[in-house]
Amino acid sequence: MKNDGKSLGGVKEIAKRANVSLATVDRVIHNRTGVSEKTRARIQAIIDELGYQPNVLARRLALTSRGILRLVSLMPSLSTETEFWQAPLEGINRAEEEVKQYGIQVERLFFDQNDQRSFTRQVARINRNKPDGILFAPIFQEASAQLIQRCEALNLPYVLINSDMPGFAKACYIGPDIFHSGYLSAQLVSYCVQGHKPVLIANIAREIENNYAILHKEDGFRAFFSDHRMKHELIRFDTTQTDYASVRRKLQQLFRKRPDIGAIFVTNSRVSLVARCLEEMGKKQVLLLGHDFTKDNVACLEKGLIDFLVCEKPEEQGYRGIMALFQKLVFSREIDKEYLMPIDILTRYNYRYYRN
Amino acid sequence: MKNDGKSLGGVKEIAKRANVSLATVDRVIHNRTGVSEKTRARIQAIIDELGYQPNVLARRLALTSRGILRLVSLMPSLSTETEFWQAPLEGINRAEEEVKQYGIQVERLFFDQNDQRSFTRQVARINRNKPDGILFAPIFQEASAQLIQRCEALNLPYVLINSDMPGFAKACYIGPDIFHSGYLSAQLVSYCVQGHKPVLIANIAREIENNYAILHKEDGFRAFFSDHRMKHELIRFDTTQTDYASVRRKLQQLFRKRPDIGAIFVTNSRVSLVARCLEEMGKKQVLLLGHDFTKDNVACLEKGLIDFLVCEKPEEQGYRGIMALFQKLVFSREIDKEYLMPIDILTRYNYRYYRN
DNA sequence: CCATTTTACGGGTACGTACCCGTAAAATGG
DNA sequence: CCATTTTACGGGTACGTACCCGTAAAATGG
Repeated sequence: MKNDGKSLGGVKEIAKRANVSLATVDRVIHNRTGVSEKTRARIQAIIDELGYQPNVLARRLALTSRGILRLVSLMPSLSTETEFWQAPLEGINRAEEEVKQYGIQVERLFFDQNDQRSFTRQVARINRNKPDGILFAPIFQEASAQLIQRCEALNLPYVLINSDMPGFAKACYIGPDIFHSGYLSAQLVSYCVQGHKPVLIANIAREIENNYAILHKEDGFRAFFSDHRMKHELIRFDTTQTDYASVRRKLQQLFRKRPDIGAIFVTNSRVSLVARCLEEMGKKQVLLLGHDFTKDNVACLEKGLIDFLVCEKPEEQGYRGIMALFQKLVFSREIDKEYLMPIDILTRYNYRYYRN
Repeated sequence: MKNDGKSLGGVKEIAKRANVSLATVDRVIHNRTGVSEKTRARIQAIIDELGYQPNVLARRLALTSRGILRLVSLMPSLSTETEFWQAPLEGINRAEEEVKQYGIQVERLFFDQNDQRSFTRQVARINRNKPDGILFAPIFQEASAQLIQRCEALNLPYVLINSDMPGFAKACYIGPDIFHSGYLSAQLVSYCVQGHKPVLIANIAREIENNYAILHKEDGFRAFFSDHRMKHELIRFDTTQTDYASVRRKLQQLFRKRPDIGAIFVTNSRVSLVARCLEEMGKKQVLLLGHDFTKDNVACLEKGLIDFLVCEKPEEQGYRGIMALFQKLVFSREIDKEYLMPIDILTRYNYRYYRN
């Protein structure tokens, strides 16, 4: 069962072999001054020979006395309309639970997705608070660019989640390859839609024209159809009125003109709105797919009103974002420039095993 | 940046408030004897009040002096034919990498998937070695049942991965819901196959009749078709000769009789064999789906010869299995009776983001 | 009522690392 | 050549927990 006290050869072992104190070994390990070149070489040789790896546990424990590190997260506030953001928040909660033992705190800040000024206000607050690391969702491009530049200037680690910033190669991004997410949705449509019926691309959001995530996803979707020389007509359906009544009215109008639509791709999480419309309109045979594992969407998937949901683990995005900052700050482990999430396909029969 | 030494209130704080020594607090925390009821209650009240959570770091660190814990993994040996098992092994490697700091070792044992005696030989070896925990793949039912019973008798923690054991509710299982994995594949076929063409269920394995995973998956697949009153004819195709030449010969025979087959579902990872056959036979329009993220399969997916791969994160199964044993042994955290893996759908356009 | 056992605690050390604070010995300055 | 600075190290303590080994005080036995 137990191994008799075979000392695993930590700093102590090195010190004994080199005939020096722990402190001297410590100086060598941390490249601190105060060791003669001769001694340093001797100790380094022993370190290499033993293949010494510092004990993570002990290191963290010793560091807890150093003080508390403060992280900040900045993402859209939750509402019934934007339930999606619940998931990243839960990921952040889970991560904080794991790292709070090590003296890490996370302050959660929120902004209104439809109000750029609320975002900049929170950024100003961050500038005052001076945290040790930042995780944020770059919904507003210009303001996000400024925040990134500020982080760079202050040498403050930061992570983007959910959507990246085109033209910011330096930024660390955790989230999907948005273009190929759209591309994949198109593939599913091409497999499942009968004949050459027209396909609807539905953008349902308060802000569309400046919405990089939506536009880029649509690009990917269209790219599949042109790359594969598909003959389906692609119809764009935009609405900036995101209440159910408006969506339904507009959709009914469209279906009167184009009753032959074979599939609808909703470019964000508002797909359950469309599902309800189709149900009321008795158009259940239309293939419907969209994004995100929200409660409403899953209910529609379960009922068979939605055929496919494409998801990119938003909970894990939040979790990984915080963990990356933690690793960076505590262990100086560089953050990956890009961590692309899997693009998961959910149907009525596998969603129950999914972990968002 | 730093928080001035606000002591987080560990055992020391409790001891101070209760006016006892650390040792007494320790006795209360570990439900050890040697504390009067009065003192115990007083200390417990303080523990509750402070919401004391033991510091994981310090706990593990203190426990390293206890000695080394030995885990054993038992799974099929790797071969070009069973590349699948590479993934769980990598998961085990990754887990060991994480826990070896805490004095955990994993001994990896292998058996021949086609030879039950090789399995029992390894079990005998385990019985001699007396490890502290076991992770294994219950390929052979009777022998696995015996191993489970032995573990129960010795009160030895164990975890099954990849496929569960029908009738062993007590066993801790990490892997897919095999029945619904088959069910989901059927759903994909129903979406994608044109008209009412017949569908082939291909079992390609040395041993089929006693292969619970294959049979149960087939059950799930068939269940979808009968639950949804699908009109497709389901044709079963079994071959216990798993070399390419045999598979091809048999498949050609079948296609001569039934040239109208619209889809093929391969119930295990041998789907790339079928892909090659279809390619040579010029039957690229047949929908092909199967299991597992092996190199050959992914290459065929990339080329468009395979339409869908259904995967259940075997790497993560190995990883989680070891971590569960670790948590159980070091922190007495009970192992979940059942941890069902997600059932992931991979196509040509999302596989590159997948983490097996 | 005294000897022995049991109860109920305290002291101390260890796990492996980080870092503060000393201080001889060597180097430097005038 | 002596005073001061720098170099090169050692001693010690802390992080929070686990557990071994003591020992007064209380309980028990005859």
